[in-house]
Amino acid sequence: MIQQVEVPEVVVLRLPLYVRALTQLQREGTSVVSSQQLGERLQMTPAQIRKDLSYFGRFGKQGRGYSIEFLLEELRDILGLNGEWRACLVGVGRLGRAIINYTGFAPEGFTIVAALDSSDLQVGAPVGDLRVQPMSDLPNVVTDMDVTIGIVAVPAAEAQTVINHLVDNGIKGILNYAPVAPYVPRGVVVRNIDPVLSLQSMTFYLKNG
Amino acid sequence: MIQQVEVPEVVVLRLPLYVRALTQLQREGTSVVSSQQLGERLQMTPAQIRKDLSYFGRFGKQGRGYSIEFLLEELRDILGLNGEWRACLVGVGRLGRAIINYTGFAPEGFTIVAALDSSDLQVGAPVGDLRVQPMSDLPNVVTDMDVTIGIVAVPAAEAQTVINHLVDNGIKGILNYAPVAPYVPRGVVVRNIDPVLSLQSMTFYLKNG
DNA sequence: CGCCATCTGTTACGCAGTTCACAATTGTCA
DNA sequence: TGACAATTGTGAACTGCGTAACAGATGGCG
Repeated sequence: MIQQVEVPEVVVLRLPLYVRALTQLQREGTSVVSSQQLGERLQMTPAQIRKDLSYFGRFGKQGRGYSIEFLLEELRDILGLNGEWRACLVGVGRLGRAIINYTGFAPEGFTIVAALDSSDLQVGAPVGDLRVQPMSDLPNVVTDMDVTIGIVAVPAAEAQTVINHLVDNGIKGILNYAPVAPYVPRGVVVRNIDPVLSLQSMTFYLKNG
Repeated sequence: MIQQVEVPEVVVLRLPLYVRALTQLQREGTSVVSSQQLGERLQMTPAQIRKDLSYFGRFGKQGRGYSIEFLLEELRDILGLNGEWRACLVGVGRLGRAIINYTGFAPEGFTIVAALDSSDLQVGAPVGDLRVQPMSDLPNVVTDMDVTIGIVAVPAAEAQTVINHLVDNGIKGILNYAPVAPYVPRGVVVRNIDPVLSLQSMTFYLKNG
């Protein structure tokens, strides 16, 4: 895809919000929406929504607004949300087990197809519908099962090692639940899930005004 | 605390990263660090670190760097991380149970002291060391147990209602795990934990370059 | 059929946050 | 003790994102 101007990352981060809001509107039976209306839902200015969308094309009709069905299809296409993304989980402790049993991923097209752990004690144990595999299976998991995303749920001390291992085996996206800021080479995308960091910045505002 | 200039939120969001990196350095036995060294750890420019810190005071020594022990104490104080923060959990489904059993909160001073659920089927059931309370207990939980943070782990459809309820009862901070962008009045701080959104923006980069 | 209300796409502008660059300070070592 | 190397704190310059504003397009309605 040709992107005349590089799309700011903040814009990309907002696109999924649009997808979610539009999906909800669609379920409510709406078929057309203006940037004004969408902005009210999402607590943002109509101008920002229009600007964001304009990075990717012209999806609206002047005087009318946006066809929800059409815009949704376009956004899902831009984000690559049509089709399935396959992930493997590393670390099947309490957190890992919770992630594998989390029902929010599958409906959005994200499937966890393998679970790995470095502990021999865990290997072979059942988690969800899967069985824990040793880390040495990683190359096969990536190639044979078409896995592109690694979900990291190991202790902080092991996280960087595991992430290196994932990257070395061709994983291109990492969803990291460990409380570390991992280093990855260019071309690998990391998203950190870190509730403790969220709380620690929240308290600044709770403490003061 | 007097803040001459309003501190940008992005700066506040970075402070916990500094706390974490400094804590790690301290455990490694280091006692002094320069903005240069810290920047290498965190993959950011030394100038940004110095600028961020300068919003709150002068913590370094020219020619030397920062005393880790001193800076840590200052940052923990700024963020309000000395002392305990008490939270209540709403929603004890699979996700809620995982949250309550998560061992990452307590060491950082965040304690979940109550678990609530709107379902009569859940009320009374044990979760972790707690027993599920009905939502009608919320006023008492907030006042008697000194709870300031609400952790929301209910289905998307119920999230806004629950959040309104929490806010009405005086909760000032909300850690929201539900896949919605909640509305809260000014003065209430929200942090959203939403792995699906993270994945959905990640795929944009996986799909393209 | 023409006018009007509506709403997009885009350009121009302003501001907030990041980076730069340097004066000032500190400790070290000859 | 004096010179030098290191490093902070900060004003200035820069950059990029958000907002405003408007020309242009669209459909409805009289």
